[in-house]
Amino acid sequence: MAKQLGRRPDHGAEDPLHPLRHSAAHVMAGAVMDLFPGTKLGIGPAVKDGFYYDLALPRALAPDDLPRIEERMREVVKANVPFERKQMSRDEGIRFFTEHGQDFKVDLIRSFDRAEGAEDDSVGIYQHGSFVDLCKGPHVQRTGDITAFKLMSIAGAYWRGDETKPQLTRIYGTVWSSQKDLDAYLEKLKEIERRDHRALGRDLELFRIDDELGSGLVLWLPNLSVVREELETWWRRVHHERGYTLVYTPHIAHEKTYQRSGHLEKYGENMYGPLALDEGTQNFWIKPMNCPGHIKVFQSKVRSYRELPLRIGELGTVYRYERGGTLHGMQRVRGFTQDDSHIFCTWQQAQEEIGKVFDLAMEFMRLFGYSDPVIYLSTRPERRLGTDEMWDRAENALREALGVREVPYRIDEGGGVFYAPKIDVKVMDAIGREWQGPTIQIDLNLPERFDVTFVNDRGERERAVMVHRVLFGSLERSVAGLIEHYAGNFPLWLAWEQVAIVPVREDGMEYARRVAAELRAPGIRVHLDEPPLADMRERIREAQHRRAGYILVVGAKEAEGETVSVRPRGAAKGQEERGVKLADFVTRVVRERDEQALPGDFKPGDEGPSVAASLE
RNA sequence: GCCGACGUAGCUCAGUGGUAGAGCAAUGGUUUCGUAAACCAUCGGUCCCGAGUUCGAAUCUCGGCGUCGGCUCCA
Repeated sequence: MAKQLGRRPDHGAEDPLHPLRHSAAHVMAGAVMDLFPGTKLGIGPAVKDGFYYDLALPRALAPDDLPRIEERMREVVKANVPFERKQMSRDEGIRFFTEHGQDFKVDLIRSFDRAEGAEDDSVGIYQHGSFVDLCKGPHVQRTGDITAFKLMSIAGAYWRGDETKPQLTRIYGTVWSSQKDLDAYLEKLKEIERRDHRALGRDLELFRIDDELGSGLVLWLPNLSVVREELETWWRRVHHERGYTLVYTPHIAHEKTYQRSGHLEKYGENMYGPLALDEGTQNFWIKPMNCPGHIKVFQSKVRSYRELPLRIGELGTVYRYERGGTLHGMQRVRGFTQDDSHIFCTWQQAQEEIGKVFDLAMEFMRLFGYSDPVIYLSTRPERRLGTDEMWDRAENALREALGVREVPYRIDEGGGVFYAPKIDVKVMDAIGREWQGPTIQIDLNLPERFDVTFVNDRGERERAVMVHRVLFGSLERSVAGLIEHYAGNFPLWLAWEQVAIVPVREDGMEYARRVAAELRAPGIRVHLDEPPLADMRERIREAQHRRAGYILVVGAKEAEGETVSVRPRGAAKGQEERGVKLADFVTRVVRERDEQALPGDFKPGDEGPSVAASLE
């Protein structure tokens, strides 16, 4: 799997459409300035699939303004004026943009000599028509080269991405080298909308977030609860097979715990609490992470090196306060369950343990039909805890675990968290979007803070290494991902309704009940309407809407021959299989379930333009 | 948290100062029918919440809450 890494297109500066996209940003900014005199320019880069420009406008933009801006852009494109490059000295540039009231550009030029080291004390200027912008380029030759574009949305963005700086209006647009590519891209966006887990969550009765209950808190409705139960059952089995010890830990803990762990200090803003008990003398907090609990389990007695590695796992539910604007369906919530594990081991064992986790992670991704994994090794950030020697050891353990497997990986220099270097696995879903998959970290902080030790073979106390890993991450987020990945059409082993039985008429009920019983015996989830029955076609339609894995139509003919008429989910009109022996069908669904097969209507790796939707 | 838009029945939405609407869903009935929407009827709304303006507010103003698109943050 990992060997396919090279197929992934690389974006950013290598994007051949970069000049086109950046040029479109200029044309848009020019159009806005024509329509809204006094507009101040921020920055307007090319991004994946298009471009944006951050602007300070004299008034707030409404969505109705976008067509007007587009129209003005088309005029500029039609005029087909050239993009011309000029050089100005730094001082000239500052004077020029100051005169034109472009404070942000002045701010940019001033920052150049600090950040990038002024190349030759000059700055690049690009002009088309009367529009002049500070810019390194490159651009397309003429505005007429920009043919297939569309403005997409309006959003707020801070100047230089800094919350304390003024907020500008960001206009997003998309541009392609042909109308055909643009149409394909727009079609892809529609596909994403169709798969949106929030819409499918309503339609298929998967989950609900109730305002009165609290935003960011998920109610798993019965259908999705079936998916979760199956996932959890399988997860537990897999972990038992691999030598994990599964535990349960409390949902709240005394303040002492989070003072010691450092959570209150470093993470307190995201924690719910305090809950004042015993007349306010004792404070408790709701757990935001499972690590302290697992450490306490480890420390429940003196540990010998013979017990190591000790792999402690839990489907642990945690609560974190997230700012209102960041919540998003099931993907970003305030209460969620992590498939968390902490592996306590020696430094000698660390590399092998990490390798085992990595192999398990790959198996996970394969099972669910994710493709093209890319592995990142994130090393020590500037602000960090622990000694360089510890970071060396931890990074080496991760690196060697990957090295032994000859897995290609990329290094994200300085991308680790303050207490740990990590391995991240990113994967592609069925429509080519990148998702954050499993992560593995070596925690360099908590073992010190909690003084986590074991007795080594010389009878001495030795500091334990703590490997922290999640595969799903949060069940909420990853199941939301699965909903979109499968477009609601789950593999049979996870499907809430594996088989729907549709009797032709009420007099077919007796045989229908027998079919249901035969399927339920080996544990297949069967839906069978009870009389009085609606029109048969309507019941078929409803079963399809519920995403039943198979629809069995049974009537007199089937009863006579002990057969069923089978409509697999996703089958085209008139594509049912008639006269299938009941016993054969039972064998078939049981096998498909037990093999955890990907669904027949699952089509991974749809080609097409890439889409800016990196979901983490 | 910030910028902008939005909030009307379970869902999708119409209704811009004068007594709250449609389709789907739900419920009751009729229909017994061979592979993607039968027919009739009924039920259903503190128009997000609070305050204000007005003779009168779903509609205008202010505040709050929530949702959506982003920013920031992140599992």
